[in-house]
Amino acid sequence: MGGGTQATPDRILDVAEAMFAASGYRAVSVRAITRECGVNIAAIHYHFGSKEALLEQIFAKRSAAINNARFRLLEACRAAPGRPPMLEQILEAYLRPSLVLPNGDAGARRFMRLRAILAHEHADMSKNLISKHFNHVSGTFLGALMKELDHLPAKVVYWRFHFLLGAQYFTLADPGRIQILSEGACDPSDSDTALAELVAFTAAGFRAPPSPHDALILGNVLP
Amino acid sequence: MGGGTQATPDRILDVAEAMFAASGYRAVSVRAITRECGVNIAAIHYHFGSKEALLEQIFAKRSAAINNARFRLLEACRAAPGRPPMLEQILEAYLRPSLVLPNGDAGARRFMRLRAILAHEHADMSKNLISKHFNHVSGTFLGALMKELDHLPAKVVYWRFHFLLGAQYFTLADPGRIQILSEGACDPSDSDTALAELVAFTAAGFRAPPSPHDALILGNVLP
DNA sequence: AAACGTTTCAAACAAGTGTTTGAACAGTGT
DNA sequence: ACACTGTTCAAACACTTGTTTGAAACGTTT
Repeated sequence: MGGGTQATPDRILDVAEAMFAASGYRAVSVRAITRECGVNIAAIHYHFGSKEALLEQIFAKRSAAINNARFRLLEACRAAPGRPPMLEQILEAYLRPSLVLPNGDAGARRFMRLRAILAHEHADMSKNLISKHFNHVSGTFLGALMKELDHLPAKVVYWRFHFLLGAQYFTLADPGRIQILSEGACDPSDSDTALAELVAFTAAGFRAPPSPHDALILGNVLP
Repeated sequence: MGGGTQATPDRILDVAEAMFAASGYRAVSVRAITRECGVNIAAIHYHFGSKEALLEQIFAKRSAAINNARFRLLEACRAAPGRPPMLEQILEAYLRPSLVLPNGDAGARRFMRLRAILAHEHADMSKNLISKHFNHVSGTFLGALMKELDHLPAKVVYWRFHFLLGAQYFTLADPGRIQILSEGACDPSDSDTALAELVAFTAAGFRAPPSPHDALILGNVLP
């Protein structure tokens, strides 16, 4: 990996991932990708078979690396159980590999942004891809969280993990909303700050006592 | 509003909103919309001018209703300050109009899902639309939150509002992830539960003490 | 040098995109 | 009856989409 020249298929994978992450899957045509690579239009179909197969290759290549890092960090948590607080450790183990660039490579972050965009843009296609590549790691971390929060009903933990995913995706996709609202004070591409803030926020959210339905009070105000 | 027949432009607005919310903006063609409406292809350009202008009309029509409801609910909070806890009241005032169907109309929820999808699919276009229609209400609620959390640095409140937006969008867009992970136990289209869980989670997140950067501990574990 | 499988290329394919056009239609007021 | 308005329609516009094709160029091996 790194600089220099790379074989045509690898270069296509790289360029396509970058363009998909920047503009979405539908918006980027095979012509735009091959033009950017300086290769012929037919190259994508020769090397990968189709535009969709190219996307699947990107998923296969990236998700393994990210999930391996997550498992390694989760092991590191268990190796030092005395280091408080465990909930924050688990959350950081899950979030860090997707948010912070490994080895200065922008790859993982870029891919996770692509994943976030695809989840919204192409729901049916991405549902299969994400299930295939992320069900295992998500299930493992859900188990770890439930063990740590065994006083909570499983349903509540699922909901809170769902909110965690939403906050993570929104940070990775970075639609620019927080920059506008904070007038530039906050920037999701500041990975270290984003990670620290997200861990603190979600840890507190997971620790919240389970709320009964009738805790909502404004329901009868609207006409 | 309601059942029965409606004028052609209104019907186009309605059908287009539903189709955009279901599949995204790019994926739905003007031909598909007009076919679904049973009108001629030229109808969209005659009544609205362009496909993009149609989208803007949808935004203009919906955002006013949602934001009015939010302001009304925020006023209701202030009218009864003794009713604890105020933070949950503010959050519910912000979230309820987007999550729970008003008057049994699926409209607001559908539109907010469209907004969530558009934010990811068509970042540049939606940034302007969302700024135009939602900066005011977001700013007002940010102010209310900061007043309630005046012990926190403004930056931290911005970050946490950003996470709130992410969790909200993810719930509205409903990419199906939580159903898979929870094996059907949780469903974002169960609005009341989603609202109650989201308010409880984010309220706890906002109440978290500000975390120093060095609270992260796993940074040196990765190779 | 000849033959090989692999890779690249320009060109075309069929289908779909947003948009425009000019004629036909409806309804109302004079 | 006519003219004037707002609306609908089939057809075409110029363009882009993903994909396929068959010939040319390549580097190896025999």
